[in-house]
Amino acid sequence: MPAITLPDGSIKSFDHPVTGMQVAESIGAGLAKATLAARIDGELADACVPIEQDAQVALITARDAEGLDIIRHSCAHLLGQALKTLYPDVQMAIGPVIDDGFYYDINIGRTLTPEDLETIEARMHELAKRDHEVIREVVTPEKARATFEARNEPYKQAIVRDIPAGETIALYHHEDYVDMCKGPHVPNSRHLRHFKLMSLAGAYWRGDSDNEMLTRIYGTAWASEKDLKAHLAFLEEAKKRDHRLIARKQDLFHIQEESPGMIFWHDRGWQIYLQITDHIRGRLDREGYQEVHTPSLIDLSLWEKSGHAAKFSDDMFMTGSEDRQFAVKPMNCPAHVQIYNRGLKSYRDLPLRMAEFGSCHRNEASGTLHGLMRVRGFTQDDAHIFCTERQIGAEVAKFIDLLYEVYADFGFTDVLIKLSTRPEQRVGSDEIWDKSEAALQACLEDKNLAFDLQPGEGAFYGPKIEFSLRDCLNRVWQLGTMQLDFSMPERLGAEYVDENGDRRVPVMLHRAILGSLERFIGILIEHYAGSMPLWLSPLQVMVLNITDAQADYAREVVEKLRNAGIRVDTDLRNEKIGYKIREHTMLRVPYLLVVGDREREAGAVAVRTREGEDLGSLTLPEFIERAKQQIAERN
RNA sequence: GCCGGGAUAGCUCAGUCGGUAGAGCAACUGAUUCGUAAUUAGUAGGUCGGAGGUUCGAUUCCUCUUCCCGGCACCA
Repeated sequence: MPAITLPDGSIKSFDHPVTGMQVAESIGAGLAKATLAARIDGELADACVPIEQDAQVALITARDAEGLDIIRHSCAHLLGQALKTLYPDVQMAIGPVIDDGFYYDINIGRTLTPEDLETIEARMHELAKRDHEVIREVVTPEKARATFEARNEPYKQAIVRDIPAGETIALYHHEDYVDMCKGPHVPNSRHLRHFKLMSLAGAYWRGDSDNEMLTRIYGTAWASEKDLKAHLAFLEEAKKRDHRLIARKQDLFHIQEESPGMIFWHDRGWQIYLQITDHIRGRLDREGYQEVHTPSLIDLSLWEKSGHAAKFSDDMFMTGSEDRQFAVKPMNCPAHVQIYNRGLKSYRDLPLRMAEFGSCHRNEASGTLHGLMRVRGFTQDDAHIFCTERQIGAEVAKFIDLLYEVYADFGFTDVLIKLSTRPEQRVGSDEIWDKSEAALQACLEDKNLAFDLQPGEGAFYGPKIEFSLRDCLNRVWQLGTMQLDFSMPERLGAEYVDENGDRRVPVMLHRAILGSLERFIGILIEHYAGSMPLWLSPLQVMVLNITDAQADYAREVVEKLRNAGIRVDTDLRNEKIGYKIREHTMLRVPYLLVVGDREREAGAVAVRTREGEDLGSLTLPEFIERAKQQIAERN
């Protein structure tokens, strides 16, 4: 006799067990038609699951976030169904929901082409249009295993073996196709209409590179055709923002075959780089950091002492000279300890904050390289804070404040935090790890910052807090880091003399705000779609003459702007003004100053922005004032 | 590194079922001196990523290789 309490508080009593679908039908045919699943006392369940006891029930439709996930999950099954009709021998592995869609990993024993993808997608649409019921069947582990053995599905059998005893196992039948899933799934294939197969990729079985590689098919699925179209349009927009494309158009940098993963910065790109480092330098000054610079080549023995060689020697560039082996610096910390170690330090010297725009090289696997985002040669806005244990809390807090401030300076406010704890391969005792992890966690809690825990993801020498940004396309980028290290100072012999005259080992905080300058610039380019804020724009102003008659006046304007500290150039070509405006607008130069006879007579400039806004005629001092203020405000 | 795809003019791309390539934009030269997103005419530009093989002949077919793209694994 279940009494069903609905989200609006109303109660419906039944004299027999009911399913979520029956509850929906009792409310209305429209709702029943839209119902994908039910939430029963907080748990998602298929619409066909009987409810025997009194329960809180909410019906899930495509309007709910959960409903969309269900559609995506069922689309993965639909993909499986289509694949099986086209390639009966295909073996199915896993088909989960991801952001915006789903994928399925399969072993198909042949190469799929993009054309195959079209065929498969067409078959999916055919199958979905049959409006077939999706039938859920609860089975024993034996039945599940037997089913997948009979169907020659070794991956599914392996998954069944890993399901803990006592857990419900459900098979889902889509006509002849059988998949196994926790569910819930849509009750009928008519809910699956707005999807598209996106791409093919390789993926290791169980995410382990020692396992065989499967074929992964990615798809996207939505509740409506409008949502699907919007998503595809969003992807188009993201493509236009690709920093590699914009960099080529704006002549910022290039990469060439002779030095894969390393950046040739052109004048314009380097201007951006310099503006960023200048800005950071100012902040570091204020925060009491000292800036240092250390060598790129250091004898391998130091990396052996630090522990880097043991874990990363394959990823370090090496070079030999006179029977000695040198490693190209993959990070700066051991070098900073060398500076720290010059001269005995007192507790009075701590905290000692040592910063470097450290040029590092790592021999990243070839398949990982990606524009500025993943490179082999990069520069970190790195610093190491040597301090006592008691100073950790204050230093971490001070750093977090600085980091938020700097992110805001660049226009980012959405920061995500993760705390990564001890990995399997590590140095240092468990007590030290306990202490370090607790210290970092306490800092975050003191500041009331929400964070996700990532067990096992810490650096080999210590736990870390990772700071990520969400950009205007909702993508997340990891940039900043704060790593607590009790081990390396000891390994490299760092010491200080405490109040009692005893020698102690300092704690070392590894920290970066932007991470890699290269990557950060890539993120900026994409975030701003190439329209850098005025203070970062390599070229801030372009002066355009209408005819040769104003060429001298244009040069005069440029000189005055340049003296005012503004990055400016002229375009005096014999082209129509519309042509020049179009060109520099597309290059995203923030201000175009048009000078014709009228402006020359008045000592003025006609100001136009790259957004196409006409600010009218300003006197030169007025314009300089405006620009300087905007630069100071960094917007 | 692994799986799949790709590499043709500075850029974007077409093309050759094997007979050494073409467009638009950019560049250059000339004419035009023009008021807020493309004035016009002409010229030049490529050992078709690299090496080897098959062939009378390879940019095209095959092998190897480098790099790039999309993922996966990795990321001190």
